[in-house]
Amino acid sequence: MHPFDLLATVAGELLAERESTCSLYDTAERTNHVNTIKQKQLENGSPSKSDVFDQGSCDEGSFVARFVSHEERRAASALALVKSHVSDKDGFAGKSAQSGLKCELQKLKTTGSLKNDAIGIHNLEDPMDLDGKALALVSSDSSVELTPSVDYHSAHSSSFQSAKDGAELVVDKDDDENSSGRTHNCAIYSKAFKPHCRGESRARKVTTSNYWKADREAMNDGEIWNRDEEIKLALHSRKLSYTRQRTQRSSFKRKKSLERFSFSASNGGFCSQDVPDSLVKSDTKFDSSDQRLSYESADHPVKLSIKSFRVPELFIEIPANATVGSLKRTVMEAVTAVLSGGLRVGVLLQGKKIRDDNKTLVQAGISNTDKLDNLGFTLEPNPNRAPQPHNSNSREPESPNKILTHAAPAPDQATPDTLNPKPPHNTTANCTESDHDSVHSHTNPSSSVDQMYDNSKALVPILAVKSDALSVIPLRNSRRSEMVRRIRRPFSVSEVEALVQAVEKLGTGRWRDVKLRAFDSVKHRTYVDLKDKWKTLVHTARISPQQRRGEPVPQDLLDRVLSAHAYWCQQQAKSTRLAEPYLLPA
DNA sequence: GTTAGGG
DNA sequence: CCCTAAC
Repeated sequence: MHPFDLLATVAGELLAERESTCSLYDTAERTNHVNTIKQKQLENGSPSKSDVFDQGSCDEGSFVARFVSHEERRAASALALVKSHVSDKDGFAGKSAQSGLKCELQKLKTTGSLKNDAIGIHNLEDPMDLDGKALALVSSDSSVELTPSVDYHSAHSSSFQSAKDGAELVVDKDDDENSSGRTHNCAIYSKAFKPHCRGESRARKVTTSNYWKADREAMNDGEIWNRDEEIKLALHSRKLSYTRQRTQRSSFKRKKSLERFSFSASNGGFCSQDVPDSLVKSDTKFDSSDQRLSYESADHPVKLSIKSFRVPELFIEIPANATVGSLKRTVMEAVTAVLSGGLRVGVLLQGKKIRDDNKTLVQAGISNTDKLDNLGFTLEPNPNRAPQPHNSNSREPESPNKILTHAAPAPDQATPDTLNPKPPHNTTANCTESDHDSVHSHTNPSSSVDQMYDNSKALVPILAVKSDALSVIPLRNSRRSEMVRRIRRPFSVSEVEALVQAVEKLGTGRWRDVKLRAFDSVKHRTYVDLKDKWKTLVHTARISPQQRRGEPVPQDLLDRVLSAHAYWCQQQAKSTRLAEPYLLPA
């Protein structure tokens, strides 16, 4: 049996069963959400998106269907559900379901409401292998792509087994208030959807590394906070989760890992027969801007509690013979220097900045704490008033937004409320990445490299989300949220100088010693960093000046790099030869 | 924990 | 800078 036949067949039955209970779009409120999104996109001039899910361009191993009419949409929702249950081989996809429901598909076809040519189901692998394949539902007219990606490790056994029980397929209408609880039983899919790629990796468990790489790549593009946002659709289906991937990136390579977003539905099923035509037929695309919709908890109060702000690393310069009291004052001044310029609050959801102040929490996806990977707030110096931190050596100050920080608990000492206001002095205060023990004095005047850091300016607090008063629900403890990429700190010339000097002395194979010697008090330069920097220095020295980027490194320094590198490589070769004379080939 | 090298 | 194998 062709998979589509199977799916559509079962879909029909599901439709009949669920038609009366489906509630996704049956309220004006939810419709308004959709309209809001579309309006936003219209205002933002979001370009029309081509349908990339035409035949042959779908993700490998995925079923991609385009549903145009309402009937098709209905079928889509049912199909998605079916897809879930098909994986439960003993369950819903049993013979009776297959045989008894084929007529439903036929019905759709004969009524003309379901155009065969408008529906494509792709399974680029095994057409019959419904297990382990993602089902993509693509609405070509609204450009909404819903890709229930599959993490089979988590999705199958627990979530879908109960589907054998037909009653499970019936959706409660008034389930909103319990959606969070449902979510625990909801399958969370996490496969990235990758259109236009057939041969890429198969559905796989998205690992921490993958998420991390996504962030990294985004960061490398300098758009971690600006990359296109996904729309979060919290569909009312307890069984389904979708991953939506936008499709407009020119570079698939980046896209494949950059953009993944999964959301889980908790209640009800994806039914769209009630979406008004005016909405469905709209040319406005769903694709752009910082929109993330949640159709859940629209009327549910969102309780947030910020327990503490984590204060990033502050570099304090103070004489060693200063008193503790003066140290306290200096710290205070450092903080004050940052705060006095005025602060701005940024809201981060899953690492992405929500810029639209007019968006509702529901629209922003902050309405359901269960669905928050993490929510964070940043305190940023007001760009209009905040004095720029004194930083003579920083040539390209990091955007405050680039601080990517997550749920690491902040020490109590670091909370602002423990700081007593004192009259500010002319203290240089440069906030940097958090490091609890990082407030330190520079007692070593020769350590010139200590003074050149830290361009970042963001205070990143930790947010606790409360769903009930006093009961703090920890943010989802995903590996992803624990990953914090260090900010990029280009080496200054004086750092390079220090590095070259140390390597000249110690060689290229003792990076720990180099670190201890030249960067001991510079916490954010690890010996791996120094090794990497040396690597790039050698490379830089070998390329033409025209090809070099960033702050120019004096040629004499580069010359020293080359000579030192040559020397120490030679030494290394010598010692190797001495140690293993007989291993050398003739 | 360090080193070395690829990404 | 990140990641990881190898030590």
